[in-house]
Amino acid sequence: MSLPHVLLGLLREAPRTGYDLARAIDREMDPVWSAGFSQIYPVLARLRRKGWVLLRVLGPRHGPRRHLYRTTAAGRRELQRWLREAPSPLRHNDEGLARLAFLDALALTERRKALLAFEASISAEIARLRSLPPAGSFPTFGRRAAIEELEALRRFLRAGGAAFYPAEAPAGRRDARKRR
Amino acid sequence: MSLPHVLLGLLREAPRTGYDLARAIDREMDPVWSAGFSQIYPVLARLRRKGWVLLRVLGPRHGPRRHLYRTTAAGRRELQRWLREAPSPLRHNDEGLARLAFLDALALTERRKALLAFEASISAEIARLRSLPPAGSFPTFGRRAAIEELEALRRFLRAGGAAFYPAEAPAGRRDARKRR
DNA sequence: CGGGACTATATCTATATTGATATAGTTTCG
DNA sequence: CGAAACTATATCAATATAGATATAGTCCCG
Repeated sequence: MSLPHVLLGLLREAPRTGYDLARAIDREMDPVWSAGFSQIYPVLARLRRKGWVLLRVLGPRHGPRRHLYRTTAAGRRELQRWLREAPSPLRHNDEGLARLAFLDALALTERRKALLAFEASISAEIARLRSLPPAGSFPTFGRRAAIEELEALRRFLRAGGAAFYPAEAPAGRRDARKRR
Repeated sequence: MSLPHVLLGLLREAPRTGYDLARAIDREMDPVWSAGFSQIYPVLARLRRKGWVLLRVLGPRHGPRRHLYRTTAAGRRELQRWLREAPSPLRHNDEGLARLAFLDALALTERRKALLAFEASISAEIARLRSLPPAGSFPTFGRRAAIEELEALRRFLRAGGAAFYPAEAPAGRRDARKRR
């Protein structure tokens, strides 16, 4: 969808090779974007045809020949146009949330176990993201936003979960002392 | 990815036609999942080959001939297997968050405007989701989770945004009286 | 010097997803 | 009655994404 713009963004400061870009996506864009070589190389060719990046071939100084890409003025303009653009619907299918919608197909015990497992996987992801080496301040801004979303989801599962699946205690019984 | 399981989930209570399923995804799964006919029909055929659903052709009682699908016992088992399954990484590319990561390519005024527009689009989406007619209690559970995520993102943009782009007031100046 | 890790480009397949189009009968409203 | 909206199945093309594979040179460690 907008991999072209992500590449333009990563190239905004310094020229990079395709391999470098793949690594940068892995390291700097971590939860926000991911893409493999098979997507990156064709997109770079497209960016070139559009005149948004320039390619310089480096002789095999060390390693195989390298293709170094840098943005053009038109490329930088395009990046800004994209950033200013009205944000579109931006919804995507979410397998985790879809599971929640059908959880009544499980018996109570199983349902409870599934919710706990979901919660645990979210916690693991949050911990992983927190332990990541910091990227630039703006990429980190995006990453933090993603963490906030995950934390909200975890809170919801913990609090709201109880309302949807009567756990050990039967529904309707409110015991104020039992708040652990 | 898991459209097959979403369809099994929607068929868990009552048999439906392909058209019906498309409508149900639109109405009941709203922010959590979306899919068009071109995905649904082939997947239904696949589910049939796997023995997870049965097809009954209804004569053109009213309208064209209808294909009514219902789950088999194997289909219900498969749905439960999926629900119990260890939740996988479940990350997807997020164009909105990606924009945040490159916001430094805009001048301060533009940057501020872009953040406000992003926030506004999130508010609009929250309002839309809140105004949706209620689905079953579990589908609503999934939808609520999605709303919680959006609200967390909005809070983050409002609070955290200020830290990243010094607005009118220079950074570092904390004025306790100005809390609206 | 050999093996393993790393840098690098590139292609192939499969699947997922979106959006458009074709066809056709039914219902509803004016 | 005619037009528009709705129910319904189905295919096509384009794009997006994931994952595997091929090739090949360099660097570093023991």
